[in-house]
Amino acid sequence: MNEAKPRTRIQEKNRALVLEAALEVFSRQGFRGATLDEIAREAGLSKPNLLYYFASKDEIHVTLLEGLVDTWLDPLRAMKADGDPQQELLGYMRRKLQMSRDYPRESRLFAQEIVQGAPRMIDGLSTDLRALVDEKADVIRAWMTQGRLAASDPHHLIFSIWALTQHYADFDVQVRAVLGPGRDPIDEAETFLDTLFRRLLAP
Amino acid sequence: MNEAKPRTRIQEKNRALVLEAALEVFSRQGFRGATLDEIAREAGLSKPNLLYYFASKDEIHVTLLEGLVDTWLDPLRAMKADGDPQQELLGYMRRKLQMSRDYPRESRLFAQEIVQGAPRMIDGLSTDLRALVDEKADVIRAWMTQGRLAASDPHHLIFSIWALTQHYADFDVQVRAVLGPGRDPIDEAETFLDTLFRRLLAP
DNA sequence: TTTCTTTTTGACCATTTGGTCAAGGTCACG
DNA sequence: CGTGACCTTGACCAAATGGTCAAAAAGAAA
Repeated sequence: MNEAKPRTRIQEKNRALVLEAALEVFSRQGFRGATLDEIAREAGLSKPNLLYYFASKDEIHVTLLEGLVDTWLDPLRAMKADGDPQQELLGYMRRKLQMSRDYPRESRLFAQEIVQGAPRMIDGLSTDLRALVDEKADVIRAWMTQGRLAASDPHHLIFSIWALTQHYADFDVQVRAVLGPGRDPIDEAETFLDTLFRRLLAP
Repeated sequence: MNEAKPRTRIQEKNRALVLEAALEVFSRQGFRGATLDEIAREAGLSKPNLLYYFASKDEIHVTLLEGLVDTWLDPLRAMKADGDPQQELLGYMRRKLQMSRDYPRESRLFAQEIVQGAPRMIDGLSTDLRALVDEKADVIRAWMTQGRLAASDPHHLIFSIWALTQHYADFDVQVRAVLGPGRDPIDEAETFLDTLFRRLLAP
C-alpha cells in the first residue's frame, strides 16, 4: 500500500504521516469533501510542507487507492481450488471480516470511491477485478457441480461476502447505534455469518 | 419526503426541482463534496434563484434527510408479528431490494451520511431506529423460540438484510463492472437472496 | 390596465481552497 | 567546521465556494 522509493528517513516518516492522515480524512469525507488543510492539520505538518512530499491532492488520493485494490483482494486470491469448499469459503469470509476490523478506514475509502462512481477505479474493476472474480466463480461453480456445495449463483455468493463483511466497517456508526454500547459488533458478526454461510453452503 | 407548505405552484415545482438535483449531487459527492453551483446547474436554476427557495446548502441537505429515515424504515415497520415468519422476513428483504432498485440515490445518500459518521442522524439512529429494530428483533426472537425459524441473532439478521440489499444500490458500479454488461443485477439478486434467506431461516 | 406580490438575476462579497515560491533552517558527511 | 543537499515555512495567488442584495421581470388580483 506504499509508493516507490523514499530516499531519506525523514521522507519515509513524513510520507507515511501524510498517507495516514489522508486515509483518515478521505475515508470520511471522500475526495472532494476532504481538504488539504485538514489533512495537513491531521498529519501535524504545514500545508506547504505536505505539498513538498506530494505534488497535489490528487497524487495523495491516487497513492492511497493504488495499493488498496490488491490488499483488498488478497483474501479472495487465497481461496484455493484444492481445499475443502465450505472451509475455503468460510475462511474467505472470516478473512474479509477481519479486514473490516483491522482496516475499517481502508474499507470506507473503497466504499467512498465506489459510491461516487469509482472515477479512479472503474478501469481496474472491469478488468482485473472482473477477471479474478470470474476465475473464482468458476471454482465455486465446479464445487457446486460436484455436489460439494449447495447450488447458488457464484457471483452473487461473492457479492454477499463483500456486502456482509464490509457492512461492519462502512456502517459501523449505524451498527453501534442500534446495538448500543458495550458490545463487539464484529465478534457477534463472526458467529452470525458463520451460521449464515454454513446453512447457505451445506450441500 | 417533502417540506412544509409550498404556497404557489411555482414554489412547489422549483423546490421539487432543487431537491431532485440535490439528491443527485449529494448522493454521489456527500455533503461537503457537493457544491451549490453544481446543484443549481443540475436543477436548471441560477444559484441566487436556488437560494430563494432554500436558505442554505445545509437546509437543502436536512430537508432531504428528514423524510428519508422514515421512508427507509417503512418496509421494516410493515413486518407483522402475526404473519408467517419466513414469508414476513422474505417479504421484508424483497421490499428492501425493491427500494435499491427504485431509489438507489436515496440509498446512497443514506450510505454517504453513515460513512461520514452520520453527523445529522446519529441521534435518530440511537433512539428511533434502535427502538424499532429492538422491537422487531423481539418478534423474530419469539418466532425462533417457537421453532418457526432456525435460530440466529435477530439484530444481525436484520443487518444482513440491510447489507445485502443496499449493496446493490450503493455498490452498483462495482457489481456491474464485475458482472459485465447485459445483465440485471437486482433481478439476479432477488433469486439469490431468496435462496440465501430460505436456507438461513428454514427451521 | 393598474397595482401588488412573487420570482429571477447580475453584480458583488468574504472566506476557503489547491497550490506556489523564495528565503531561511536543518542535516549528513567529508 | 564547512558545505551542499534536504526540509520547513510565511506570505502570497487565482479560482472556487457559500451567500447577499438591489433592481428588474413576471404573475396574480382587481
